[in-house]
Amino acid sequence: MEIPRAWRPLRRAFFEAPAESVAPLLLGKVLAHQTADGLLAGRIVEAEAYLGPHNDPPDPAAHSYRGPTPRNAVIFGPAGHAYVYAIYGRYFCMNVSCEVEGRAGCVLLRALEPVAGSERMAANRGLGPGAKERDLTSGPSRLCQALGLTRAIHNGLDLLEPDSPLQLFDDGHAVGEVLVTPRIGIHDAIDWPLRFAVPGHECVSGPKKLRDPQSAGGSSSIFLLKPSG
DNA sequence: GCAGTGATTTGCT
DNA sequence: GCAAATCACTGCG
Repeated sequence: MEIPRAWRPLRRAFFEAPAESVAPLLLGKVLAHQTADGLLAGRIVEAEAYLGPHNDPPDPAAHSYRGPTPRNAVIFGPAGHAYVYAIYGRYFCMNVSCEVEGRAGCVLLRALEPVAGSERMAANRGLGPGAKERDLTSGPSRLCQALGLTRAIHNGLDLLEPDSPLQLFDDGHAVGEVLVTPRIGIHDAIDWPLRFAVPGHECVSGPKKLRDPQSAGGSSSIFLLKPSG
């Protein structure tokens, strides 16, 4: 499968904004990896914002918290680039840089709904062709494994450059209400409502109360955001 | 279904 | 030297 003509590239200005504004808008957009063997693509159904040190208060869970280093340089660079880092020795996670060059901020892609190449995603994940979509791309490192994303090859790529093997598109799919919750897997700023997901979607990661608003109980840091506009 | 735990690289202090 | 934006496997209820 090739990139359909109807898929429109996102604009740089879309990402030149605070990560907490960009993250919910990324839901429904398509991440596409063009490989020699064909297209691997998935719709973003879960994302987390990480804020730069300019934010008040600064975000202690962000890799940019202590200022620029060689590792996090991409987050301080221009918007719309891929920040891929290794974690726990065996996995990768992928972010999209936000804000203008010189200011940090990024969005961690946490889950996708497979759109193209799901059989190869299953193979990349070490699963059979009948694997459930949830087992392919539900989790930040699972989606990197499914799409074959690594730090060595993909860190720093411009996601808005037409020749890039890794790009982001708007295919016209509309997302309704957005589930907002605290972020997952961090130990600082655990109450900040910076995780955004499609409510009840099968491919969203995490425990049920962080996937389905009906299961969230009365927690004040878990709520539904109405569609804007 | 849930909690506990091991694997194992990287970058920063 | 250590902590990390994780995952999969195990054992148990």
